Amino acid sequence: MSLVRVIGRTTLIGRIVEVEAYGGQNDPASHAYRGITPRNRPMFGEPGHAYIYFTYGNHYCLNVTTRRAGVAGAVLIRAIEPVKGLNVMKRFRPGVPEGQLSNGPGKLTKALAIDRSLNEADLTRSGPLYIGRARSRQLPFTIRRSPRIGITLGIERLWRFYVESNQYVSRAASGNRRTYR
DNA sequence: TCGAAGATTCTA
DNA sequence: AGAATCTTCGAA
Repeated sequence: MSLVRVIGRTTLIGRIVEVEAYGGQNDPASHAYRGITPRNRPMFGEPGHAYIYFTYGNHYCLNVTTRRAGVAGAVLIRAIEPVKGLNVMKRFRPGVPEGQLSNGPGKLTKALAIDRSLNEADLTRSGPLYIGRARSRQLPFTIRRSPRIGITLGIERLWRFYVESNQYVSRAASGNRRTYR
């Protein structure tokens, strides 16, 4: 799947190569673990919408809500492989080598100029930010899974999924594999 | 109201 | 390995 960012006449596209799943009160690593708060409210909303939060005083992270309204669930987009608009992404990430443009959740939001203004945006339809099927046919690839990164609880769950050997995955790890086409 | 922790990134 | 940086939320 592709993440598409439209800014005026400019369209930026990235192939999603790494994600993590987050649940609700059954998932101690989730923002929604202790119930609804002002920040995590989008996680309890309609599926297919953006949940964007600000963290560590510097970075925005983008999630897609996944469960029906009233049930918390989201997928964190952790990395994308730039497909279109590379030059613009570089402008948003001055001085950064190409391979590190979008290989992390905070990096990709900066490369695509994503911030709180897009919180709760509908990602299922054309707009400033949405997710679509890849335009061109993909070669077969292998998805691996591993524990989620940067959390202290819930590490026993293999809820991180990433494209094997892709340069833009934030970091490698071992896990089971399954091939998709 | 206060303070500790945080789904990170960058530098040394 | 440690700093930067500031919002968020639970506890008091």
